[in-house]
Amino acid sequence: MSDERRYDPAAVEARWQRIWEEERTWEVPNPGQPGFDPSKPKSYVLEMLPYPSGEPHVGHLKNYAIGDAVAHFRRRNGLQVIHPMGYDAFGLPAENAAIRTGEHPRVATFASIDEFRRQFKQWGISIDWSRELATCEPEYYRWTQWLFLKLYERGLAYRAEAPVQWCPKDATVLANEQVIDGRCERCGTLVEQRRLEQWFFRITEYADRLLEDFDALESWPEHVITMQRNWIGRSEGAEVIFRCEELDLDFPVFTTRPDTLFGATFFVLAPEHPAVEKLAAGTEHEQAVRDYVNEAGRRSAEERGAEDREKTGVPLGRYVTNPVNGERIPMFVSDYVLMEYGTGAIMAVPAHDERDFDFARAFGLPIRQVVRPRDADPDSFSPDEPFVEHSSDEVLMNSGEFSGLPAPEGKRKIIEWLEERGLGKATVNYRLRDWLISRQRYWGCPIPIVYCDDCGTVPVPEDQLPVELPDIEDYAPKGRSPLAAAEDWVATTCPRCGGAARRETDTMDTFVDSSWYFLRYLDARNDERPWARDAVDHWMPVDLYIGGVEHAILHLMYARFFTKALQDMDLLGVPEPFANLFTQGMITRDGAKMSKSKGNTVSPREYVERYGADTTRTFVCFLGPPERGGDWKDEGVEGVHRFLTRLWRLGQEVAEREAAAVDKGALEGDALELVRKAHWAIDKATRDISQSLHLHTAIAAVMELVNEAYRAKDSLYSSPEGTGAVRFATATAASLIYPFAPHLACEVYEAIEGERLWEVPWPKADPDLLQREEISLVVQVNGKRRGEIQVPADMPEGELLRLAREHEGVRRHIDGKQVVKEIVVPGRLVNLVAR
RNA sequence: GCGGGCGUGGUGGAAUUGGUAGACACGCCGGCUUUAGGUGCCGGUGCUCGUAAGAGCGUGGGGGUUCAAGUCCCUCCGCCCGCACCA
Repeated sequence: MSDERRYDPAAVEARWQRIWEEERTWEVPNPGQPGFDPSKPKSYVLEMLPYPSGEPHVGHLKNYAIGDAVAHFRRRNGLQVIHPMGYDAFGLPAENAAIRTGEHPRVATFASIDEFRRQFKQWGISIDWSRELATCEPEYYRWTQWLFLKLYERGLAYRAEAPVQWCPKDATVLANEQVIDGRCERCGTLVEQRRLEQWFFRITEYADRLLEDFDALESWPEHVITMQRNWIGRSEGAEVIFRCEELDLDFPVFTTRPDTLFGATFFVLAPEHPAVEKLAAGTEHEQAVRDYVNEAGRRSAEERGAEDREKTGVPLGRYVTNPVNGERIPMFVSDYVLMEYGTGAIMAVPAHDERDFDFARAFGLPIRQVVRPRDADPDSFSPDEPFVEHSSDEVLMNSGEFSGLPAPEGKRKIIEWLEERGLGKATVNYRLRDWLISRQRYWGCPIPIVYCDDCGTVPVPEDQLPVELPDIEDYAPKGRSPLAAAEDWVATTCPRCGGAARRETDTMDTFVDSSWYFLRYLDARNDERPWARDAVDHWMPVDLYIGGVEHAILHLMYARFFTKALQDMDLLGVPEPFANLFTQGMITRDGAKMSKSKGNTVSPREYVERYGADTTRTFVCFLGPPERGGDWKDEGVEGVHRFLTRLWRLGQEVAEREAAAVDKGALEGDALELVRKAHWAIDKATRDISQSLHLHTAIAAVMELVNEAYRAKDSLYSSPEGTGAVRFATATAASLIYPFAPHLACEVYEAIEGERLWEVPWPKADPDLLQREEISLVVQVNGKRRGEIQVPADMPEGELLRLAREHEGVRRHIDGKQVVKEIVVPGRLVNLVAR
């Protein structure tokens, strides 16, 4: 084959990319703008925005290849698709590099952004670049600050002193969500507890709605919903007040088991509980308590929660009164009680709680059964393990007037009893904490707040936004924000009284930046408002959101919270940002996770340069079901490249041959079979892409079509009708592979049909050609396959059975036996049961 | 410990939801093309026995339901991911 006809991905891809760029093919107008077509239904296809660091990796490639396939598919199915791109550009990696090199984080960040953009364009991803944004640009973070002020106005942003998690390596506080097993989510360093005054977003106010609105989602992976549910950790129960008479102190506790109140035999406080010192003061246990609390403070969360750890603790020498029976029960301090959950104190019911049971065992405390199975004997029911069942099959015992009640009813009645006497009430408790957004770091969005000696905490007025991040000399954190050193910037005037004031020097968690970017895309150049309401009303919600599972809790929950808060402010009309979520699996190499330290990373750039973007993109989609991972193998890339090259050659061949138009009534033989195969592939690819996003089987269908065309082409080329069939098969294959390999597809299709594929509607399978006149039917005897018969598709059952019995392989197995049952599965098989 | 997912050839993975297990691809084997290597094209490739026709076995193990099970039920084993003293 001559050189000019050889498949040259670099040339083909450059050609189409230039056309798309020059013609701004993927830009879509907003309602009211020129060219907007109100007749087309919209579709918002979005992939999680990248953090630009160095250059894109295979995870990015997979993410955007999947999203782009969907975007292309939907466009050609008549939808108006918005498919934007941006950069999550504030963050620690750039800042840490700045500390080492002294170069402004902006420089490295924008260098990375340029590289990401360059490669995305080289991949041929169909992005509306007119909506591009970077969260570190003042034009963007101005509105992040504006949204902060809106939350502040509503009381959803507040400043409070609280025990917080401090990462000593990154020298900043972290949100609860960013601490995993007591370690910093980013760098793995053990976190420390500190008491600091910090800014929080009141996400807990939305806990119930974050749970309820899962119903409003069309399709989210069940496990992501479960993870968020667990994270929010809603539990219903009661707050019960235990009183320490000696010191005149009330100790509320949270319990999900008010039905077991009569079984409380002791009481435990967390070591961090503020009353511990006071309680122990002056008792014989004072020193022991102090030692225990100090030791607990030194222990990491990881150690504390270690599995199978023996329960430890010390008595306080004080007593509280159980409100339901007036019993005085002893108080203890133990680190199995967590200050962060509930009230930091618990009533201990060893008979019905695993942990309390262990503690009672270790300290020789009484264990009293108060719940038993309905039919168990009250006098002899004493299991040697905690009995934790509490359905209506269980009843209360040893519980005064409540004895004999079914557990759920007992629960209700005891709460009522407490409420009547002001000793407790029904409550709901959550594991979710408010979102701590302050960060003592430089490369983030400044918090638009000023502190004035006279006026206190004053929000920066909207017309003074953005509060721009100043340039500084030294980025190194020193336990306070590096911004604190920028004296000229910190010193300001109070917007309220005009007096001297100081700026807030912390910056926001970068998750704030990414909690609303999907809204800014919709009106990215608006310099009067964060977005115009009609633009957002038209495009929202995101119809398909694609990204990694690692964001199942953090980003996705924060973005949901923002959306709900914005809806409440009437800035937005939808309760949920992402109607459908697709989480892609991670790509491994030779079975192992890719990591820089192992040196087994794949650089998409190398493959794009060697095989072309089309091959590389198609390969990542062909790896396997996209929700699962996939293993990168160089041989696999070559396989896909071979396939695309075959399609290319087929295109060259049919383009230069004379072909007759396909007339489905006149087709026969191989030509008919090939055209049928094409329609089969249309049907299969369409279903796979639109229903299950099983892109790998859609690609496999196109491969089958191309293989079939290759097998048949040499004989078909002998007539114009046959050539027409090959030509149709080739054009169809190009059309179907377009979402994955758009450049090659366009080139091949143009050569054959003279049209631009993105302007050609997605093909429709002809139902007549999906039906076959003759089918092969499996014949079984006793469920074992004994042969196959070719029969007309509409052959009646009796005839089928007759043919089946005549089949030689069948006869061999039924001779001398009696057929006792005959099963015909239309279009599939015949099974004869012989005895 | 709790919750979720998964287990199919040498490998990645298919299987229209109870109806031909192994599509497609990699790898491997053979043939053709080529001066040769590579490329390309065609064919073969689950395992066992058999020259073959064919037969038996086969979807982590065991048991069950069914004319029929990768698919449904019970049970056991293994791997992965979340959560993990949350009262």
